[in-house]
Amino acid sequence: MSDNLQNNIIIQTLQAVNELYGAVLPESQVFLQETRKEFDGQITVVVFPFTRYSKKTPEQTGQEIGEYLQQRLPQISSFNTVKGFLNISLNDAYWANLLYTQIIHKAYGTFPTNSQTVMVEYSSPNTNKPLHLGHIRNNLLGYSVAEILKAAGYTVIKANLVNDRGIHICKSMLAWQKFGNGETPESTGLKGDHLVGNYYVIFDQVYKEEIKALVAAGQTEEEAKKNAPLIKEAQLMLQRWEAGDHAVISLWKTMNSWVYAGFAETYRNLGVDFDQYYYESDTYLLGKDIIEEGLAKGVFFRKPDGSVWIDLTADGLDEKLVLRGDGTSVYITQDLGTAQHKYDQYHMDQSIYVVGNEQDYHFKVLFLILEKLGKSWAKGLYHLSYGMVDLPSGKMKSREGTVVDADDLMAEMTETAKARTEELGKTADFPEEDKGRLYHMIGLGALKYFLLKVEPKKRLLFDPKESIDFQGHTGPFIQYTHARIQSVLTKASYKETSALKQPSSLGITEKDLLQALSNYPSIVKAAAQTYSPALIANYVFELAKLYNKFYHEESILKAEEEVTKQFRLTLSAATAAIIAKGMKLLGIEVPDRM
RNA sequence: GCGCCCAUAGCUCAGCUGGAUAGAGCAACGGUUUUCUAAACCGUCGGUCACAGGUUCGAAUCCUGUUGGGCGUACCA
Repeated sequence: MSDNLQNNIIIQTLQAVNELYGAVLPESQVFLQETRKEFDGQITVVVFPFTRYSKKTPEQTGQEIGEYLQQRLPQISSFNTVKGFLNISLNDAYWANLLYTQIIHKAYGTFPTNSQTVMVEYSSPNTNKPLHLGHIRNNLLGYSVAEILKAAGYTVIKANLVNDRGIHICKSMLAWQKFGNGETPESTGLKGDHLVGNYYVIFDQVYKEEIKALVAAGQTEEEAKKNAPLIKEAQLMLQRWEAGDHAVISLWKTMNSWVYAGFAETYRNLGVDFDQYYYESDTYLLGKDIIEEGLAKGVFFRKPDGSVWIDLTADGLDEKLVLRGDGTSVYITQDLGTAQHKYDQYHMDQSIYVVGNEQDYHFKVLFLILEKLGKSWAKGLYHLSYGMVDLPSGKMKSREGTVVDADDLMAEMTETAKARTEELGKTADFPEEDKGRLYHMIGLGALKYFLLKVEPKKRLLFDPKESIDFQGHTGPFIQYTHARIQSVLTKASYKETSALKQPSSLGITEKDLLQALSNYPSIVKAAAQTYSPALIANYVFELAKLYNKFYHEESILKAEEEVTKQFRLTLSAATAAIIAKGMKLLGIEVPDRM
């Protein structure tokens, strides 16, 4: 339903309550909802709140308000009252008109610019290992939220803060140096990020053996972890890196370049991109001036050993270290500095961090500190926290090799899509080059939809033994619906310029479909407000389901009348367009044939 | 210990600011194709919304407590 009519119903209902029962109520007292399927009508006014003023039964009250509304709103064709629910039916002309004047437009569901800028930081990988399923969830969420915000009228900057330095990076470097025998992506044929990741695993294996040996020699586990030669060597390498040692820097650059080439391929396959890269090797020293600022403002305090802290106990949190005793940064020091840096650069109204829920506490502290420092922009910061992706066996751990690799998974999904499609004989007449594209589209559609249909904050269970579905509540189901519509439109040689006339009557499913289409803009708005791709995902599924029902019930090409046929074609085209738009917000492409 | 998050059908999930008899998909069972793509459609089966109180005309939804699970609580990131 259009916002316009919705507002009218609310206003008229309030007037009715005023004129009939002498009560002046705020708009918040009028509750509109979609009429449930088992009753006649499309829109329902909940009349319970008015009965205390009407001093009549809910049925009588509904009846009186219904009559009042019908007299004043020509779009209302009829109404009925069940218990305290006033169910309103809107006439066919209203729905057809809505389709022709609004839904069909290209910009439908895309809001004009609100002149606000928002940064969405996502992905933020470590450069010591390849991406896994957890990262896929992060990337898809970030990309999708960015697209949704664009549709809602924001100017969006997609940012990627690459974690390219630190002890974990040195671990891969050291292991390669010691055990790599000069291996390169070229010499091994391995993707760069996988090659480097292998050495991260090797480091951990050797390190563990050393620990075991030291423990056998009488050291405690804790001592052994500190004293193992390999970890000491890695720490030394980090110091040399920080000192700008040529050999270390050169190795670091080489290995990182391998990883970046690998990531670029993964990102391309996944269909995500970025407007702004930040590298931790550039930003890790930021934040020290903020420490000074905080000390000067009395927000921070220094302990006798020189370390700097903030006391957040009054806010129900702890005392938090913000600078080490030796003057070096901790994680939050960098994040404070980077936040300021980003703001200085873009002056954005909002900044969203797509990061797993294991860091909930960190971001709570980070935002609170910036607020206490008096940063006006701190209120625009938001941690889009999402649940971990777990396997039936528990957490994924890179070092132990219990991860679902991103590249492998995408390849498997594409392969499954291919097998499934060929089994159904759908692509027998496809040109060879189109097949590959289609299989990739469907495979990734299944994967992306699977991950995005779940509310971000909920944790996700992925069972590699149970392959992701292609039927039912899935991406391919929605893609199929789109292809089906395109097929009909092609057969009818449908042109958008077809004369738009009022059909003699509309079926219930047609009206349901129109109502669903009419909800799209408010879904986009809600998804933007709550940063929830899941809202879009579930909406598009409902829409596709409704369309399939309609497709089954009514013949389009063989409609009784030409006007009806044109109307149904227009309705179909509009549905296809919304499906495509909605899926695009999820980063999922839809095919014209499948 | 303290803090945050989660709990809805056998499984995976929806359920908007409280509103009608809690909905989908999968799985199981049955039906639909000489007609626009059967990756579809229709039907059957399946729920004490973790538990106990409270607020309300009305609670899966809000509040409190309990239980179960996850995460965090580092001079790691």
